[in-house]
Amino acid sequence: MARKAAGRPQEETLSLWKREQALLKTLVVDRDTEAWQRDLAFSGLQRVGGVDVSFVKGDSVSACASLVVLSYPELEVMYEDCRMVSLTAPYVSGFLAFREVPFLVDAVQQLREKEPRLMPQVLFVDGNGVLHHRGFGVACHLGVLTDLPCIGVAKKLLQVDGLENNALHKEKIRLLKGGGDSFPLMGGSGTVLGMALKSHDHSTKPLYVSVGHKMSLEAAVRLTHGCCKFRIPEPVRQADIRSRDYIRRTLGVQGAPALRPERSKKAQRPKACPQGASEEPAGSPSLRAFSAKDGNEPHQKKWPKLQQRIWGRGKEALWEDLVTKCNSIHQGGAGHPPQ
DNA sequence: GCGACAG
DNA sequence: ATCTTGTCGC
Repeated sequence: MARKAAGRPQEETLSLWKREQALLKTLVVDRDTEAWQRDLAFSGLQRVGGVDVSFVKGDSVSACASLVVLSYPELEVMYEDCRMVSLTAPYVSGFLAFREVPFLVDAVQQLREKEPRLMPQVLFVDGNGVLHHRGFGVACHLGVLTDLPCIGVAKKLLQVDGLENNALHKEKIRLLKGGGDSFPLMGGSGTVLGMALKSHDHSTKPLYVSVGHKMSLEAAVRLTHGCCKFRIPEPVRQADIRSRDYIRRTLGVQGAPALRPERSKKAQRPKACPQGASEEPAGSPSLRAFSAKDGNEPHQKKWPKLQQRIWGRGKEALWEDLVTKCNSIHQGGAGHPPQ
């Protein structure tokens, strides 16, 4: 049953979402925090992850959320998790995370509980990081909520803060010589928001890389290039391929029985496949926030407690924290829990 | 009414 | 995001 698309959220909802972004943005770390990130060969890096959400064609609610983990530098799939979910929030440019991130956080949490040894050391996210309307794209959002280093990789330039896909921009793209070449994307404020990267020698369209969390832009661009067999970084590409395959195998057998569900050839076989409950309530709350009363410096040791605050409490308690924190950031009024 | 619009 | 076959090029 193809369900109807959710309409555009109320202005009040968007305003609350903006506040949540402003709150969580204070927790973003935009520098290298891990030793391997500073190493020229990324020695010490063994697992890179990718996430994606694919959709059922005539349906704007049913989707497949996937998390894959690949070995580095071999880029072979060691873990795959695909599960059907029911999206609640509609897609609104600038608020992609509110539509997809709850399910991605769930996937990371599942891995953390069931196969902690396979936890990726960095996550590639389909979408932007700080290259965003309010400097807090989906890659930052997922990074802060999971505490994992994240890299935002977008396929199209998000035209914000003066950035334009105009003739000059196109000319700069044309001048990129070989794979690994890049140029900075400078926002109106003079800040470098991201880099346009030619991900391999024969790629015409660049990738738009920006910092998600716990990683410098330089390392993010270098690693992105190091993970590209094709234009799209392999972790995201595998997550995409596998989530689409999962949808095809799950909903495609309606009128085509007897044929054993086959896996696309582009998908290698993973070692561990926790075929998550193929159909679950999955209507998890779109709100995943916590109050941060200190800065984001000594994160390592405080994280277990923060994590508990994310997962160990009810939605209402989280909302209280959020509203309290937001009111202290801006001078705004009281908020109401989302519908 | 016109242009923009990550996924 | 998704709808879609072949086709041109290396």
